Amino acid sequence: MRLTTHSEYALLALLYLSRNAAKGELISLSRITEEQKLPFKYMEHIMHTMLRAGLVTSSKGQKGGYKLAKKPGQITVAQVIRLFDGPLAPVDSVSVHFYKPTVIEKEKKLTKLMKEIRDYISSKLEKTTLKDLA
Amino acid sequence: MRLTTHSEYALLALLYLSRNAAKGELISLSRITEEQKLPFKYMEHIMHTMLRAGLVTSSKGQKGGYKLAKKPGQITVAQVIRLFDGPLAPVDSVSVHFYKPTVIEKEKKLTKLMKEIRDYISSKLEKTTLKDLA
DNA sequence: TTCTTATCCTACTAATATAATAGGAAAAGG
DNA sequence: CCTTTTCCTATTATATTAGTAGGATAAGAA
Repeated sequence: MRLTTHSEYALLALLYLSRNAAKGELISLSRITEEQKLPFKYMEHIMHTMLRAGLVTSSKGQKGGYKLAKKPGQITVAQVIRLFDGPLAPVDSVSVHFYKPTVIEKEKKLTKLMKEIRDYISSKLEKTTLKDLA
Repeated sequence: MRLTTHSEYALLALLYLSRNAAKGELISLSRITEEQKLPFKYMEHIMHTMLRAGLVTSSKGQKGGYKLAKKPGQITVAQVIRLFDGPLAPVDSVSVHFYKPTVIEKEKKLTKLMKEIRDYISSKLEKTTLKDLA
């Protein structure tokens, strides 16, 4: 697993929403990007991806913006990273959600090592929610 | 950490050398690539990188080839992966050997989570040697 | 000494991923 | 109906990944 700016920016935006969501209030993207100093146009894509994935909901127009689609305790770091950066596993051949064959598969002990790493990462990221981080 | 074919191929080659090195005998790259079905010309680069890094030694000409520069128990998986794919850490801002600032650094709990993952991966890969895998 | 076999080393290429920006359509509120 | 905001498509620049091509160089065999 290697994080790109997609996941990093997404997590920052989600944490901002988690903290500043006074009961269902919508927060505009410009507010998020100004306070966190993130590129607005780039963030539009990221928010859109999270919208389609059901992590946030949105409304257009004045007073429009975004809010979390679920409680912070129900959104895991794993969901976010899988959405933007794909597999948590170090190689595709040991990935549960994104399996693809690779050359190291015939090396049983090396594969086992990679699976142990995959298991550690996914259990850690699946049990950590926005609530834990905010 | 995400493995590319560089690290995967390198590890396969090193394991082949570990297994088939009858006391200091050199093994040609064509033998390695034929038996493991790896692209020869691509592997030349990989072997060259390992040569410069001191993981293998070589000799040219007939009867030439490669062999491990150290005992299998002294070459760790971490060395190989860092050489080809850089940081073991999931983000550069928590990397010990390849630190670079990133936007998530201000999020203390998220950073701590990433450091825990980094620590697990590096301790695992640093204590695993070719001897353990062969 | 010359031929063969291997590594050594530089250059090049094609495809994909990453990190954005540009510009306008659509909807909601004032 | 005007403004603000999301929605959505297209485009771009750079870097990374996964190779191939071709020749120089060294070592051993003939």
